[in-house]
Amino acid sequence: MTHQPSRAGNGLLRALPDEAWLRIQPHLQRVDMPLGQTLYQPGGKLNHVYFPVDAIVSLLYVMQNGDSAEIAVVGHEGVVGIALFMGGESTPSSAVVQSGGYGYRLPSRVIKEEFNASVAVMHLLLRYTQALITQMAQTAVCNRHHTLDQQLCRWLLLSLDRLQGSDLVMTQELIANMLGVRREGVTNAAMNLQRAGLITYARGHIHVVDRQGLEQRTCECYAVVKREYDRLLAPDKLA
Amino acid sequence: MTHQPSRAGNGLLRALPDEAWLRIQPHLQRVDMPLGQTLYQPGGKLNHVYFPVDAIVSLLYVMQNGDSAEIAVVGHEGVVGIALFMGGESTPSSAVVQSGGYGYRLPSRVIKEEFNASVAVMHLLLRYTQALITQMAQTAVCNRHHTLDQQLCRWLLLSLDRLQGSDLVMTQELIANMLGVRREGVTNAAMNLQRAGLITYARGHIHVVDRQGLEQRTCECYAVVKREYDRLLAPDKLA
DNA sequence: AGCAATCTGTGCGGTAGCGTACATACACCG
DNA sequence: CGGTGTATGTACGCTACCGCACAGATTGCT
Repeated sequence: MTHQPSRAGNGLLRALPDEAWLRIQPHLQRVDMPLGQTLYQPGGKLNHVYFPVDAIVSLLYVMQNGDSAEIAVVGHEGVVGIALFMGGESTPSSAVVQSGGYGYRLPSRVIKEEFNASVAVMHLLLRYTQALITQMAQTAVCNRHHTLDQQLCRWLLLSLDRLQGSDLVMTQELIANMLGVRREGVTNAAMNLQRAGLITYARGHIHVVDRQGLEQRTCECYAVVKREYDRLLAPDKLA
Repeated sequence: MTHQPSRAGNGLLRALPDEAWLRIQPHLQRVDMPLGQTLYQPGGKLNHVYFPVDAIVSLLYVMQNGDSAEIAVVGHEGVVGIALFMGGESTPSSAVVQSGGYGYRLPSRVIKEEFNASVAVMHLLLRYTQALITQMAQTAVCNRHHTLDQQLCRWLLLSLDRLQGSDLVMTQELIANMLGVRREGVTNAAMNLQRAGLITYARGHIHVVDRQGLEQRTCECYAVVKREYDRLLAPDKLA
Protein backbone atom coordinates (compact mmCIF):
# COMPACT_ATOMS: atom_id res chain seq x y z
CA MET A 1 0.00 0.00 0.00
CA THR A 2 2.55 2.61 -0.98
CA HIS A 3 1.16 6.00 -1.88
CA GLN A 4 2.18 7.68 -5.08
CA PRO A 5 4.60 10.48 -4.35
CA SER A 6 2.92 13.85 -4.71
CA ARG A 7 4.65 16.80 -6.31
CA ALA A 8 2.52 19.28 -4.43
CA GLY A 9 4.74 19.59 -1.38
CA ASN A 10 7.94 20.77 -3.04
CA GLY A 11 8.34 23.77 -5.27
CA LEU A 12 10.88 22.25 -7.59
CA LEU A 13 8.94 19.06 -8.12
CA ARG A 14 5.87 21.16 -8.80
CA ALA A 15 7.74 23.22 -11.37
CA LEU A 16 9.00 20.26 -13.33
CA PRO A 17 7.60 19.78 -16.82
CA ASP A 18 4.97 17.07 -16.77
CA GLU A 19 7.00 14.59 -18.82
CA ALA A 20 9.94 14.98 -16.50
CA TRP A 21 7.71 14.50 -13.49
CA LEU A 22 6.33 11.29 -14.93
CA ARG A 23 9.82 9.96 -15.56
CA ILE A 24 11.01 10.89 -12.09
CA GLN A 25 7.99 9.90 -10.06
CA PRO A 26 8.59 6.14 -10.00
CA HIS A 27 12.06 6.69 -8.55
CA LEU A 28 10.99 9.06 -5.83
CA GLN A 29 10.96 7.66 -2.36
CA ARG A 30 9.27 9.27 0.57
CA VAL A 31 11.64 9.53 3.53
CA ASP A 32 11.36 10.70 7.08
CA MET A 33 13.80 13.41 7.90
CA PRO A 34 14.09 13.47 11.68
CA LEU A 35 15.68 16.34 13.53
CA GLY A 36 19.43 16.00 13.62
CA GLN A 37 19.76 13.53 10.77
CA THR A 38 22.91 14.00 8.72
CA LEU A 39 22.19 13.68 5.02
CA TYR A 40 25.69 14.34 3.78
CA GLN A 41 29.12 14.18 5.32
CA PRO A 42 31.78 16.58 4.06
CA GLY A 43 33.58 15.02 1.15
CA GLY A 44 31.33 11.98 1.20
CA LYS A 45 29.75 10.47 -1.85
CA LEU A 46 26.21 11.66 -2.50
CA ASN A 47 23.81 8.84 -3.21
CA HIS A 48 20.60 10.83 -3.36
CA VAL A 49 19.22 14.28 -3.70
CA TYR A 50 16.52 15.26 -1.24
CA PHE A 51 13.41 17.32 -1.88
CA PRO A 52 12.18 18.46 1.55
CA VAL A 53 8.46 18.94 2.04
CA ASP A 54 7.92 20.04 5.62
CA ALA A 55 11.47 19.50 6.82
CA ILE A 56 14.25 22.07 6.81
CA VAL A 57 17.84 21.18 6.04
CA SER A 58 20.88 23.26 6.94
CA LEU A 59 23.99 23.22 4.85
CA LEU A 60 26.75 23.79 7.31
CA TYR A 61 30.44 23.67 7.60
CA VAL A 62 32.10 22.14 10.63
CA MET A 63 35.65 23.18 11.31
CA GLN A 64 38.52 21.18 12.66
CA ASN A 65 38.05 22.54 16.17
CA GLY A 66 34.34 21.74 16.12
CA ASP A 67 33.08 25.26 15.50
CA SER A 68 30.39 25.35 12.88
CA ALA A 69 28.52 27.77 10.68
CA GLU A 70 25.46 27.51 8.56
CA ILE A 71 25.98 28.31 4.91
CA ALA A 72 22.42 28.13 3.68
CA VAL A 73 19.10 26.55 4.43
CA VAL A 74 16.87 24.43 2.21
CA GLY A 75 13.18 23.70 2.59
CA HIS A 76 10.18 22.90 0.43
CA GLU A 77 11.35 25.40 -2.18
CA GLY A 78 14.50 23.52 -3.04
CA VAL A 79 16.69 20.48 -3.18
CA VAL A 80 19.65 19.22 -1.17
CA GLY A 81 22.58 17.86 -3.12
CA ILE A 82 23.24 20.29 -5.94
CA ALA A 83 26.84 19.06 -6.15
CA LEU A 84 25.50 16.04 -8.00
CA PHE A 85 24.38 17.87 -11.07
CA MET A 86 27.02 20.55 -10.73
CA GLY A 87 29.51 17.81 -11.41
CA GLY A 88 31.43 17.79 -8.19
CA GLU A 89 29.86 14.66 -6.70
CA SER A 90 30.65 15.93 -3.20
CA THR A 91 31.09 19.12 -1.20
CA PRO A 92 33.18 20.15 1.79
CA SER A 93 30.03 20.98 3.75
CA SER A 94 27.52 18.75 5.43
CA ALA A 95 23.74 18.73 5.38
CA VAL A 96 21.80 18.31 8.61
CA VAL A 97 18.08 18.26 9.27
CA GLN A 98 17.35 21.32 11.31
CA SER A 99 13.62 20.91 11.58
CA GLY A 100 12.16 17.45 11.39
CA GLY A 101 9.63 16.34 8.80
CA TYR A 102 9.59 14.39 5.60
CA GLY A 103 10.62 14.74 2.01
CA TYR A 104 11.38 12.76 -1.10
CA ARG A 105 14.67 11.44 -2.25
CA LEU A 106 15.88 10.51 -5.67
CA PRO A 107 18.90 8.35 -6.56
CA SER A 108 21.82 10.36 -7.90
CA ARG A 109 21.77 8.50 -11.18
CA VAL A 110 18.21 9.59 -11.90
CA ILE A 111 18.73 13.27 -11.15
CA LYS A 112 21.88 13.34 -13.26
CA GLU A 113 20.16 11.66 -16.17
CA GLU A 114 17.21 13.97 -15.95
CA PHE A 115 19.45 17.01 -15.69
CA ASN A 116 21.21 16.01 -18.87
CA ALA A 117 18.09 14.84 -20.68
CA SER A 118 15.87 17.85 -20.28
CA VAL A 119 16.89 21.42 -20.87
CA ALA A 120 13.88 22.62 -18.90
CA VAL A 121 14.88 20.56 -15.86
CA MET A 122 18.42 21.79 -16.17
CA HIS A 123 17.40 25.41 -16.31
CA LEU A 124 15.09 24.96 -13.37
CA LEU A 125 17.77 23.41 -11.20
CA LEU A 126 20.34 25.98 -12.23
CA ARG A 127 18.07 28.86 -11.38
CA TYR A 128 17.47 27.30 -8.01
CA THR A 129 21.21 26.95 -7.58
CA GLN A 130 21.70 30.60 -8.32
CA ALA A 131 19.19 31.49 -5.64
CA LEU A 132 21.11 29.27 -3.26
CA ILE A 133 24.33 31.04 -4.22
CA THR A 134 22.73 34.34 -3.32
CA GLN A 135 21.80 32.98 0.06
CA MET A 136 25.37 31.86 0.70
CA ALA A 137 26.80 35.18 -0.39
CA GLN A 138 24.39 37.04 1.82
CA THR A 139 25.27 34.80 4.74
CA ALA A 140 28.87 35.83 4.31
CA VAL A 141 27.91 39.50 4.34
CA CYS A 142 25.63 39.06 7.32
CA ASN A 143 28.29 37.25 9.32
CA ARG A 144 30.61 40.12 8.70
CA HIS A 145 28.44 43.08 9.46
CA HIS A 146 25.30 42.39 11.42
CA THR A 147 24.45 41.94 15.06
CA LEU A 148 23.32 38.69 16.55
CA ASP A 149 19.85 40.15 17.13
CA GLN A 150 19.51 40.88 13.45
CA GLN A 151 20.88 37.53 12.43
CA LEU A 152 18.49 35.72 14.68
CA CYS A 153 15.62 37.60 13.08
CA ARG A 154 16.86 36.68 9.64
CA TRP A 155 17.25 33.08 10.64
CA LEU A 156 13.77 32.88 12.13
CA LEU A 157 12.26 34.42 9.03
CA LEU A 158 14.11 32.09 6.69
CA SER A 159 12.89 29.15 8.75
CA LEU A 160 9.37 30.48 8.95
CA ASP A 161 9.18 30.77 5.18
CA ARG A 162 9.90 27.07 4.96
CA LEU A 163 7.26 25.93 7.43
CA GLN A 164 3.54 26.26 7.70
CA GLY A 165 2.32 28.06 10.78
CA SER A 166 4.39 30.23 13.03
CA ASP A 167 5.95 27.79 15.47
CA LEU A 168 9.44 26.38 15.40
CA VAL A 169 10.74 23.38 17.31
CA MET A 170 14.30 24.37 17.95
CA THR A 171 16.47 24.76 21.03
CA GLN A 172 18.72 27.75 21.47
CA GLU A 173 21.65 25.40 21.54
CA LEU A 174 20.85 24.25 18.01
CA ILE A 175 20.29 27.76 16.75
CA ALA A 176 23.65 28.71 18.19
CA ASN A 177 25.27 25.89 16.26
CA MET A 178 23.67 27.03 13.05
CA LEU A 179 24.61 30.64 13.47
CA GLY A 180 28.05 29.73 14.71
CA VAL A 181 27.75 31.64 17.98
CA ARG A 182 27.50 30.84 21.68
CA ARG A 183 24.31 29.45 23.09
CA GLU A 184 24.25 32.29 25.63
CA GLY A 185 24.35 34.76 22.81
CA VAL A 186 21.20 33.26 21.36
CA THR A 187 19.55 33.32 24.80
CA ASN A 188 20.29 36.97 25.00
CA ALA A 189 19.05 37.80 21.53
CA ALA A 190 15.92 35.72 22.05
CA MET A 191 15.16 37.59 25.25
CA ASN A 192 15.47 40.84 23.39
CA LEU A 193 12.97 39.68 20.80
CA GLN A 194 10.61 38.39 23.45
CA ARG A 195 10.75 41.64 25.40
CA ALA A 196 10.00 43.47 22.17
CA GLY A 197 6.90 41.33 21.82
CA LEU A 198 7.99 39.66 18.60
CA ILE A 199 8.27 36.06 19.81
CA THR A 200 7.53 33.88 22.79
CA TYR A 201 9.41 30.72 23.54
CA ALA A 202 10.07 27.98 26.02
CA ARG A 203 12.23 24.90 26.08
CA GLY A 204 12.71 24.26 22.44
CA HIS A 205 9.52 25.83 21.13
CA ILE A 206 9.47 29.24 19.53
CA HIS A 207 6.27 30.99 18.63
CA VAL A 208 6.41 33.97 16.33
CA VAL A 209 3.94 36.58 17.47
CA ASP A 210 4.78 39.49 15.22
CA ARG A 211 6.27 38.49 11.93
CA GLN A 212 6.26 42.00 10.56
CA GLY A 213 8.14 43.17 13.61
CA LEU A 214 10.84 40.62 12.86
CA GLU A 215 11.09 41.88 9.31
CA GLN A 216 11.57 45.40 10.57
CA ARG A 217 14.21 44.42 13.04
CA THR A 218 16.31 42.22 10.78
CA CYS A 219 18.99 43.39 8.40
CA GLU A 220 18.54 43.85 4.67
CA CYS A 221 19.99 40.39 4.10
CA TYR A 222 16.66 38.66 4.53
CA ALA A 223 14.92 40.82 1.95
CA VAL A 224 17.75 40.47 -0.55
CA VAL A 225 17.61 36.70 -0.38
CA LYS A 226 13.83 36.56 -0.45
CA ARG A 227 13.62 38.84 -3.44
CA GLU A 228 16.13 36.74 -5.33
CA TYR A 229 14.29 33.51 -4.61
CA ASP A 230 11.06 35.10 -5.75
CA ARG A 231 12.68 36.48 -8.86
CA LEU A 232 14.44 33.30 -9.90
CA LEU A 233 11.72 30.86 -9.00
CA ALA A 234 8.67 32.86 -9.92
CA PRO A 235 5.92 30.69 -11.44
CA ASP A 236 6.07 32.34 -14.85
CA LYS A 237 9.78 31.63 -15.11
CA LEU A 238 9.17 28.01 -14.37
CA ALA A 239 7.58 27.27 -17.70
CA MET B 1 46.60 44.63 -36.56
CA THR B 2 44.54 42.81 -33.97
CA HIS B 3 46.12 39.75 -32.43
CA GLN B 4 44.26 36.48 -32.26
CA PRO B 5 43.06 35.89 -28.73
CA SER B 6 45.13 33.24 -27.00
CA ARG B 7 43.60 30.66 -24.74
CA ALA B 8 46.81 30.17 -22.83
CA GLY B 9 46.19 32.81 -20.21
CA ASN B 10 42.96 31.55 -18.73
CA GLY B 11 42.33 28.14 -17.27
CA LEU B 12 38.78 27.81 -18.48
CA LEU B 13 39.56 28.87 -22.02
CA ARG B 14 42.43 26.41 -22.02
CA ALA B 15 40.17 23.62 -20.84
CA LEU B 16 37.57 24.14 -23.53
CA PRO B 17 37.22 21.41 -26.13
CA ASP B 18 38.96 22.46 -29.32
CA GLU B 19 35.75 22.80 -31.37
CA ALA B 20 34.24 25.03 -28.71
CA TRP B 21 37.36 27.13 -28.61
CA LEU B 22 37.27 27.62 -32.36
CA ARG B 23 33.65 28.72 -32.22
CA ILE B 24 34.26 31.10 -29.37
CA GLN B 25 37.54 32.58 -30.44
CA PRO B 26 36.18 35.00 -33.07
CA HIS B 27 33.89 36.56 -30.50
CA LEU B 28 36.51 37.01 -27.82
CA GLN B 29 37.68 40.52 -27.29
CA ARG B 30 40.75 41.45 -25.35
CA VAL B 31 39.99 44.12 -22.77
CA ASP B 32 42.00 46.10 -20.30
CA MET B 33 40.78 45.68 -16.78
CA PRO B 34 42.15 48.62 -14.83
CA LEU B 35 42.16 48.72 -11.06
CA GLY B 36 38.83 49.82 -9.71
CA GLN B 37 36.79 49.16 -12.83
CA THR B 38 33.27 47.98 -12.12
CA LEU B 39 32.26 45.14 -14.41
CA TYR B 40 28.80 44.60 -13.02
CA GLN B 41 26.39 46.62 -10.98
CA PRO B 42 24.06 44.81 -8.60
CA GLY B 43 20.89 43.89 -10.43
CA GLY B 44 22.22 45.24 -13.69
CA LYS B 45 22.01 43.44 -16.97
CA LEU B 46 25.09 41.43 -17.82
CA ASN B 47 26.28 42.01 -21.36
CA HIS B 48 29.48 40.01 -21.24
CA VAL B 49 31.33 37.39 -19.32
CA TYR B 50 34.96 38.11 -18.52
CA PHE B 51 37.87 35.70 -18.53
CA PRO B 52 40.67 37.40 -16.56
CA VAL B 53 44.23 36.68 -17.51
CA ASP B 54 46.46 38.67 -15.21
CA ALA B 55 43.74 40.71 -13.56
CA ILE B 56 41.86 39.79 -10.40
CA VAL B 57 38.18 40.53 -9.95
CA SER B 58 36.35 40.67 -6.64
CA LEU B 59 32.73 39.77 -6.35
CA LEU B 60 31.46 41.96 -3.60
CA TYR B 61 28.30 43.05 -1.98
CA VAL B 62 27.78 46.68 -1.05
CA MET B 63 25.16 47.40 1.56
CA GLN B 64 22.76 50.28 1.85
CA ASN B 65 24.96 52.07 4.36
CA GLY B 66 28.02 51.67 2.16
CA ASP B 67 29.65 48.84 4.06
CA SER B 68 30.93 46.15 1.77
CA ALA B 69 32.19 42.60 1.83
CA GLU B 70 33.94 40.42 -0.65
CA ILE B 71 32.11 37.24 -1.54
CA ALA B 72 34.68 35.61 -3.75
CA VAL B 73 37.59 36.39 -6.01
CA VAL B 74 38.14 35.42 -9.63
CA GLY B 75 41.38 35.33 -11.59
CA HIS B 76 42.92 33.46 -14.48
CA GLU B 77 41.35 30.24 -13.27
CA GLY B 78 37.81 31.39 -13.84
CA VAL B 79 35.15 33.57 -15.33
CA VAL B 80 33.12 36.52 -14.11
CA GLY B 81 29.41 36.46 -14.85
CA ILE B 82 28.18 32.99 -14.03
CA ALA B 83 24.65 34.36 -13.57
CA LEU B 84 24.37 34.41 -17.34
CA PHE B 85 24.48 30.69 -17.85
CA MET B 86 22.89 29.95 -14.50
CA GLY B 87 19.83 31.61 -15.92
CA GLY B 88 19.48 34.56 -13.59
CA GLU B 89 20.76 37.21 -15.97
CA SER B 90 21.85 39.33 -13.01
CA THR B 91 23.02 39.09 -9.40
CA PRO B 92 22.68 41.24 -6.31
CA SER B 93 26.45 41.58 -6.07
CA SER B 94 28.88 43.65 -8.06
CA ALA B 95 32.18 42.78 -9.69
CA VAL B 96 35.15 45.10 -9.29
CA VAL B 97 38.68 44.81 -10.59
CA GLN B 98 40.85 44.41 -7.57
CA SER B 99 44.17 44.03 -9.31
CA GLY B 100 44.62 45.62 -12.71
CA GLY B 101 45.48 43.71 -15.83
CA TYR B 102 43.75 42.38 -18.87
CA GLY B 103 41.39 39.62 -19.89
CA TYR B 104 38.97 38.55 -22.56
CA ARG B 105 35.31 39.17 -22.72
CA LEU B 106 32.58 37.37 -24.57
CA PRO B 107 29.07 38.63 -25.39
CA SER B 108 26.38 37.05 -23.24
CA ARG B 109 24.63 35.59 -26.27
CA VAL B 110 27.71 33.62 -27.24
CA ILE B 111 28.38 32.13 -23.83
CA LYS B 112 24.74 31.14 -23.44
CA GLU B 113 24.65 29.50 -26.84
CA GLU B 114 27.85 27.65 -26.19
CA PHE B 115 26.67 26.55 -22.76
CA ASN B 116 23.57 25.06 -24.30
CA ALA B 117 25.27 23.68 -27.37
CA SER B 118 28.08 21.71 -25.81
CA VAL B 119 27.72 19.37 -22.88
CA ALA B 120 31.46 19.51 -22.29
CA VAL B 121 31.39 23.30 -22.04
CA MET B 122 28.43 23.13 -19.74
CA HIS B 123 30.07 20.65 -17.42
CA LEU B 124 33.25 22.67 -17.36
CA LEU B 125 31.46 25.85 -16.40
CA LEU B 126 29.34 24.10 -13.81
CA ARG B 127 32.32 22.54 -12.15
CA TYR B 128 33.93 25.94 -12.01
CA THR B 129 30.74 27.32 -10.50
CA GLN B 130 30.81 24.70 -7.81
CA ALA B 131 34.34 25.68 -6.90
CA LEU B 132 33.17 29.27 -6.69
CA ILE B 133 30.33 28.19 -4.42
CA THR B 134 32.84 26.58 -2.11
CA GLN B 135 34.78 29.80 -1.97
CA MET B 136 31.66 31.75 -1.03
CA ALA B 137 30.68 29.27 1.63
CA GLN B 138 34.14 29.34 3.10
CA THR B 139 34.11 33.12 3.10
CA ALA B 140 30.98 32.98 5.22
CA VAL B 141 32.65 30.62 7.67
CA CYS B 142 35.81 32.68 7.78
CA ASN B 143 33.90 35.88 8.44
CA ARG B 144 32.23 34.22 11.35
CA HIS B 145 35.13 32.58 13.10
CA HIS B 146 38.56 33.80 12.18
CA THR B 147 40.74 36.71 13.18
CA LEU B 148 41.65 39.53 10.91
CA ASP B 149 45.25 38.35 10.86
CA GLN B 150 44.17 34.98 9.53
CA GLN B 151 41.80 36.49 7.03
CA LEU B 152 44.45 38.78 5.69
CA CYS B 153 46.73 35.78 5.18
CA ARG B 154 43.98 33.94 3.37
CA TRP B 155 43.28 36.94 1.22
CA LEU B 156 46.92 37.43 0.30
CA LEU B 157 47.27 33.78 -0.60
CA LEU B 158 44.15 33.75 -2.75
CA SER B 159 45.44 36.81 -4.56
CA LEU B 160 48.92 35.41 -4.90
CA ASP B 161 47.56 32.28 -6.54
CA ARG B 162 46.02 34.45 -9.22
CA LEU B 163 49.13 36.46 -10.04
CA GLN B 164 52.58 35.66 -11.20
CA GLY B 165 55.37 36.70 -8.88
CA SER B 166 54.98 37.60 -5.25
CA ASP B 167 54.08 41.27 -5.32
CA LEU B 168 50.67 42.83 -5.01
CA VAL B 169 49.68 46.37 -5.88
CA MET B 170 47.05 47.09 -3.31
CA THR B 171 46.51 49.71 -0.65
CA GLN B 172 45.37 48.79 2.81
CA GLU B 173 42.30 50.89 2.24
CA LEU B 174 41.27 48.67 -0.65
CA ILE B 175 41.99 45.49 1.24
CA ALA B 176 39.84 46.79 4.07
CA ASN B 177 36.99 47.32 1.63
CA MET B 178 37.30 43.80 0.33
CA LEU B 179 37.43 42.19 3.72
CA GLY B 180 34.73 44.47 5.04
CA VAL B 181 36.80 45.79 7.94
CA ARG B 182 38.38 49.08 8.98
CA ARG B 183 41.48 50.30 7.25
CA GLU B 184 43.19 50.56 10.63
CA GLY B 185 42.48 46.92 11.23
CA VAL B 186 44.33 46.01 8.06
CA THR B 187 47.23 48.27 9.05
CA ASN B 188 47.46 46.43 12.30
CA ALA B 189 47.28 42.97 10.76
CA ALA B 190 49.80 43.91 8.08
CA MET B 191 52.21 45.12 10.74
CA ASN B 192 51.88 41.82 12.52
CA LEU B 193 52.74 39.94 9.35
CA GLN B 194 55.64 42.24 8.62
CA ARG B 195 57.05 41.86 12.11
CA ALA B 196 56.76 38.10 11.69
CA GLY B 197 58.90 38.40 8.56
CA LEU B 198 56.21 37.14 6.20
CA ILE B 199 55.69 40.26 4.11
CA THR B 200 57.10 43.71 3.52
CA TYR B 201 55.06 46.56 2.20
CA ALA B 202 54.94 50.26 1.53
CA ARG B 203 52.43 52.62 0.06
CA GLY B 204 50.31 50.27 -1.94
CA HIS B 205 52.90 47.62 -2.67
CA ILE B 206 53.02 44.36 -0.81
CA HIS B 207 55.84 41.89 -1.21
CA VAL B 208 55.40 38.39 0.06
CA VAL B 209 58.64 37.17 1.59
CA ASP B 210 57.59 33.89 3.15
CA ARG B 211 54.66 32.28 1.44
CA GLN B 212 54.88 29.16 3.50
CA GLY B 213 54.75 31.24 6.62
CA LEU B 214 51.50 32.76 5.43
CA GLU B 215 50.08 29.32 4.83
CA GLN B 216 50.95 28.33 8.36
CA ARG B 217 49.42 31.41 9.87
CA THR B 218 46.16 31.41 7.96
CA CYS B 219 43.07 29.46 8.86
CA GLU B 220 41.99 26.22 7.27
CA CYS B 221 39.73 28.14 4.91
CA TYR B 222 42.45 28.75 2.40
CA ALA B 223 43.37 25.10 2.13
CA VAL B 224 39.74 23.99 1.86
CA VAL B 225 39.11 26.33 -1.05
CA LYS B 226 42.38 25.51 -2.78
CA ARG B 227 41.81 21.80 -2.51
CA GLU B 228 38.33 22.14 -3.96
CA TYR B 229 39.55 24.20 -6.92
CA ASP B 230 42.25 21.66 -7.58
CA ARG B 231 39.83 18.79 -7.29
CA LEU B 232 37.12 20.26 -9.51
CA LEU B 233 39.37 21.81 -12.11
CA ALA B 234 42.12 19.22 -12.27
CA PRO B 235 43.41 18.73 -15.83
CA ASP B 236 42.19 15.17 -16.10
CA LYS B 237 38.66 16.21 -15.20
CA LEU B 238 38.71 18.81 -17.92
CA ALA B 239 38.48 16.32 -20.75
C1' DA C 1 7.04 11.23 44.12
C1' DG C 2 11.70 11.65 43.16
C1' DC C 3 15.62 11.80 40.21
C1' DA C 4 18.04 12.92 36.06
C1' DA C 5 18.54 15.16 31.93
C1' DT C 6 17.71 19.11 29.32
C1' DC C 7 16.91 23.84 28.53
C1' DT C 8 17.33 28.56 29.72
C1' DG C 9 19.06 32.56 32.50
C1' DT C 10 22.93 35.19 34.73
C1' DG C 11 27.34 36.96 36.02
C1' DC C 12 32.10 38.31 35.11
C1' DG C 13 36.46 39.13 33.13
C1' DG C 14 38.68 39.19 28.58
C1' DT C 15 39.36 40.73 23.77
C1' DA C 16 38.86 41.72 18.86
C1' DG C 17 37.38 44.99 16.18
C1' DC C 18 34.79 49.60 15.68
C1' DG C 19 34.47 54.83 15.33
C1' DT C 20 36.88 58.81 15.61
C1' DA C 21 40.55 61.88 15.59
C1' DC C 22 44.92 63.00 14.51
C1' DA C 23 50.01 62.39 13.38
C1' DT C 24 53.58 61.12 10.28
C1' DA C 25 55.65 60.04 5.99
C1' DC C 26 56.37 59.26 1.30
C1' DA C 27 55.41 60.52 -3.77
C1' DC C 28 54.38 63.17 -7.28
C1' DC C 29 54.14 67.51 -9.67
C1' DG C 30 54.56 72.10 -10.87
C1' DC D 1 62.28 72.64 -3.86
C1' DG D 2 58.15 73.22 -1.65
C1' DG D 3 53.40 71.92 -1.53
C1' DT D 4 49.51 68.84 -1.93
C1' DG D 5 47.51 64.54 -1.91
C1' DT D 6 47.73 59.83 -0.56
C1' DA D 7 49.20 56.03 2.32
C1' DT D 8 50.20 54.44 6.77
C1' DG D 9 50.74 54.57 11.99
C1' DT D 10 48.82 55.61 16.70
C1' DA D 11 45.75 56.46 20.48
C1' DC D 12 41.46 55.94 23.17
C1' DG D 13 37.03 54.79 24.63
C1' DC D 14 33.29 51.68 23.32
C1' DT D 15 30.55 47.56 22.19
C1' DA D 16 29.48 42.94 20.86
C1' DC D 17 30.64 38.78 21.59
C1' DC D 18 33.52 35.07 23.79
C1' DG D 19 34.80 31.57 27.47
C1' DC D 20 33.68 29.85 31.60
C1' DA D 21 31.10 28.79 35.65
C1' DC D 22 26.98 28.03 37.73
C1' DA D 23 22.01 28.70 39.01
C1' DG D 24 17.09 27.93 38.24
C1' DA D 25 13.42 25.68 35.88
C1' DT D 26 10.84 22.45 33.23
C1' DT D 27 10.28 17.86 31.34
C1' DG D 28 10.49 13.01 31.25
C1' DC D 29 11.51 8.61 33.36
C1' DT D 30 11.07 4.95 36.86
